[in-house]
Amino acid sequence: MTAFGRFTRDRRESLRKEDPSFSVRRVAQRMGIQPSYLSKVERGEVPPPSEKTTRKLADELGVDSDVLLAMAGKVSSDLQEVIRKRPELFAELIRGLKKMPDHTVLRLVREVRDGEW
Amino acid sequence: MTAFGRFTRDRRESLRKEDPSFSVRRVAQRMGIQPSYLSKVERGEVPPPSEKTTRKLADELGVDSDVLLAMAGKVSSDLQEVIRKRPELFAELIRGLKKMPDHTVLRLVREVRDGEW
DNA sequence: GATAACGTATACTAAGTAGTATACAGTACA
DNA sequence: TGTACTGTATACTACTTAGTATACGTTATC
Repeated sequence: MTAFGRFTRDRRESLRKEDPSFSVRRVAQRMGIQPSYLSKVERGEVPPPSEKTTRKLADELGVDSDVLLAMAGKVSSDLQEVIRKRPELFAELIRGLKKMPDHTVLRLVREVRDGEW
Repeated sequence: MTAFGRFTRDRRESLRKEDPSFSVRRVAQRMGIQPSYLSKVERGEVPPPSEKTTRKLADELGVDSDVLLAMAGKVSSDLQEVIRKRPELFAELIRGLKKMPDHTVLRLVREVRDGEW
């Protein structure tokens, strides 16, 4: 079983303990996909779904969609677009941060968010 | 004609003025692809090639591969991997920088590069 | 005026993506 | 003990990706 499948199944089963509407069938119906497909996704019988479907699943499971997309081996298309508009700048920034520890990256995130300019 | 096609054709033709080995056929041969395919790519008859082939073309044309990949509507897989390993951190950073002017992003790039920690 | 190199038209393909639709066997419960 | 809901097996499909292989008419050159 894949990491994506295991994670989503565990998460859904966990939610189901509190709320029986988190069955494969009911979740699939709310997402607008076939239950058989969701079942296959959770068991890793097929690769993770498209970005759109992965987002719906993240919403349903109450998890961060960037995280779930990452587990699906994808990067959100809106992030890709930001990078594609200034490829040299962002390529250097991201490669430069590759080996930096979390707290270092986090400091930059905060610098940007708190607008210290 | 697509932007990708126009750009790569112009660039190749420009190099060709100085060096006749930059014909469609010779470049395709050096890249290990069919000349007919390169021709179609340059005329926008088919979508831009894979990441691997786009990199070879960038090398051949002496252009930045991140830039050429961006024109192909792609983001380098090594950058995607960096983001996928810490999706929340990088998602927030990149979205935060989306509307920042170049010089602001550049300041960050330099901060990272010069290691002010 | 042959021949070598050119760009391109045409036809084809293998693999991957992203699912649908239906039917079936097991379980819960009333 | 029927019926309602469960998860899943099976079969199928339309579209996209990423090209190859061959042949054809045109230009350059020697």
